Amino acid sequence: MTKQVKREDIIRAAMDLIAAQGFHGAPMSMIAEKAGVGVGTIYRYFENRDVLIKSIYKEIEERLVAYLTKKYPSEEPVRICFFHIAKGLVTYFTQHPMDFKYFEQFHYSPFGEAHRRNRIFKSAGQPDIFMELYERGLAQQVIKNLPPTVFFNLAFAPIVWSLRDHILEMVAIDDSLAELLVTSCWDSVKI
Amino acid sequence: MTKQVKREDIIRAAMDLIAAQGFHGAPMSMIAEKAGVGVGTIYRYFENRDVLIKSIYKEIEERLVAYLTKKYPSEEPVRICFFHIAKGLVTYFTQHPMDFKYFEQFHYSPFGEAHRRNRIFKSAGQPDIFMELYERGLAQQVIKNLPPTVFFNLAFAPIVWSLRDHILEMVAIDDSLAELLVTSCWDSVKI
Amino acid sequence: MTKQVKREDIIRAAMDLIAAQGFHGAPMSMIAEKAGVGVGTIYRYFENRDVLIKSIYKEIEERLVAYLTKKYPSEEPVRICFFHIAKGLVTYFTQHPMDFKYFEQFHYSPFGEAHRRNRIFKSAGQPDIFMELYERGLAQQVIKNLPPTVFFNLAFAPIVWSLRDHILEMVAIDDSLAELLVTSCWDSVKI
Amino acid sequence: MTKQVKREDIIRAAMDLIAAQGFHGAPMSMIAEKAGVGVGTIYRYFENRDVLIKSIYKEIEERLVAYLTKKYPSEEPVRICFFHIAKGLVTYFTQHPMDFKYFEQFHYSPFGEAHRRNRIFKSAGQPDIFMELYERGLAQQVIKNLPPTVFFNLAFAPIVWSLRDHILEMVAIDDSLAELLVTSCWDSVKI
DNA sequence: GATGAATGAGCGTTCATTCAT
DNA sequence: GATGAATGAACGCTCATTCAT
Repeated sequence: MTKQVKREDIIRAAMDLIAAQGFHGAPMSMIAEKAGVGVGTIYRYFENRDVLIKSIYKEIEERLVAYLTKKYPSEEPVRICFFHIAKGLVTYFTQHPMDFKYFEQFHYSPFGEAHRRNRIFKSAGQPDIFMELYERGLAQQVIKNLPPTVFFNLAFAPIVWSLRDHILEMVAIDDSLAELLVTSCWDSVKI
Repeated sequence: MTKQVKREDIIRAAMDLIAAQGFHGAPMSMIAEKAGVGVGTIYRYFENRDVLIKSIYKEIEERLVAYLTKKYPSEEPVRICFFHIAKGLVTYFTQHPMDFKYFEQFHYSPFGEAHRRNRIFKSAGQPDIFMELYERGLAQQVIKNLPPTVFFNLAFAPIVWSLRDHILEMVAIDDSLAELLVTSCWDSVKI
Repeated sequence: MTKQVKREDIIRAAMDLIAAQGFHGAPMSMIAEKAGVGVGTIYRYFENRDVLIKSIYKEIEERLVAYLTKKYPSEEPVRICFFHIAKGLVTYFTQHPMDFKYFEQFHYSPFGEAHRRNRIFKSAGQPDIFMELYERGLAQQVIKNLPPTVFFNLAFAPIVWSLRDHILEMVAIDDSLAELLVTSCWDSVKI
Repeated sequence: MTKQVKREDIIRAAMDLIAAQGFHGAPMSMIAEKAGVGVGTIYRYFENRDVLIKSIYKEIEERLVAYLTKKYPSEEPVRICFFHIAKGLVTYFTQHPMDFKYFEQFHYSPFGEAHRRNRIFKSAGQPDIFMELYERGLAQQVIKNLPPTVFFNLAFAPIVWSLRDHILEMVAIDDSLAELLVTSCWDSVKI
């Protein structure tokens, strides 16, 4: 009980610090201080710094995938499914900007190197809704004949970049702009 | 003269090292060794490590902008101009993968934070072909009515991500795939 | 009762760990785990780590002295007594290699410093058979006129070193070699 | 020049500290302070702590072997050679007590583990006067038929232990006692 | 101007010890 | 009495930066 609370404190502190200042700006001592625990305490919950960092990533990933998977309209047409995911991304990360920033830091760091070969946002254990989407779209000839990688990039890169801009307050993504953004992404991959 | 040569040596060495191994894998001493100069010498050309890193970024950016600007068909329709830039990006970074990797390292690091507010790929002094493209497209009603930020993201984010995948050898972007990719980006922003 | 058992568990665990891996390889937490008790529990039986370590030493020492003293032929000639002790050492440590290894660890550590001034193997309370042997030998003029320290070193150092080699399997000390070794030690001190 | 001086300072500081207080009592920071250099400086001369510690050992060993080998009467009878070595050990370590203490610390530590399989005091590159002595003695039938290990222990263990006692001022080894000690060692191995 | 030896703040990590439960 | 989660001082080591040569 208390145990979980402390673990959460550490994760929260580390996440915020890393999201805000990058990995360099978040030494163990600072994480401990922000979490209100001793340095040694962190090592009771996480084997070492790398494990802590990867654990945070995994937690965020799980939350995100859970969010996107919930109410996923798998019976609906590809287009509907794509919109569900794309808008889900926008909604989720708009509401959890720290998660987004952490993701970014993680992904473009030595830590993310290992994950690079996996599709971004893909959860290990669960069915891969991204891949399913791609394959169904291809089979039904509703999306262009592109390698999966490129398909995903067209479909999601603009959204990710725009989310970053939104979070950095360089642009405000409201509902109508989100709609426009997601539609445009769809325009780029649909036949 | 010799001075410029030495400066170039340092930049080249630092860039290669950082592109290949990240900022962590490129301590000043290693850069000095690879550049064939003394550690102290680096400090004659660059005030400190941060300045060196930012200078490298600037140099790459200038080379890229020079490449894209050269033979820029400013008199041609927006679509043609867009294709020039988009394909130019693909060509340039395909030929200079180290530049790309450095860009990525830089962009997603504390160093990149300051640059985030500027448009990516935008050179300070020169006329901004990106912005000009956007404004002309808007005025002529050939592109959707989007904030410039989102326009750029739709237009170039998939290309940048795909370049990364290409450089990491997760997908091979040949001429025909490049054509398809760029066309798709255009599809997402055109009216 | 349970108390004594628990104390023994701790001593046993600590001894084995230290004998096998040295002081560095035996943190309190590991000792606790191996002993099947909580870390805090150790501190109920031993004031701190140093006390624990010294207690273990004392226990081993007592067991050894008890072994050597049992059936000690105090009425027999010096030579017989010496052989009893010397062979007893070989037998005891051959049968209890962990005790030997612990002794060695202890002796050549900061902990051993304090004990250095006492004769090795000398038990505090009991009559000192080593000293008695020395004094009788001297009085009867069967051993050379040497300071006690040097007498003991000549008499036992080769045995201790050879036991180490035996335990490290660099030499196999069987009965006949033990006989030869002990005889040689005697040769060095006898007149 | 200065370089060698600094290296010597570090070695001296580390040796004294380790000899006096053991490895635990000689953290890098303390060595640096005592040597009058920065911590980082140590790492210019020694790759890491282990290397430093082993280097010191090697230096002492070389000095000792050089001392023992110089004027070594290899043409003389085994007995003379033995006395040369044995008395050399006494003289050398009496004059260099820190070397002795360091040797002892080193030998009974995890660092010494690797050296354990080699004969103590045996230098890698040079001809092994110890082994030569043993083999010649055996061939000429002037020493008992013992395994080399046991021979060395009989011949030198009492000397080493007595040197320790001398250095700890538990006994004073003057020339005549040294003579007696060495003779006694010889008595234990000679036929 | 050029050098690289020297520096020490700062890092990740360990572990003896405490104390609330 | 027994526990083990929590602590933080202390460790070995790195590397950006300086400055005497």
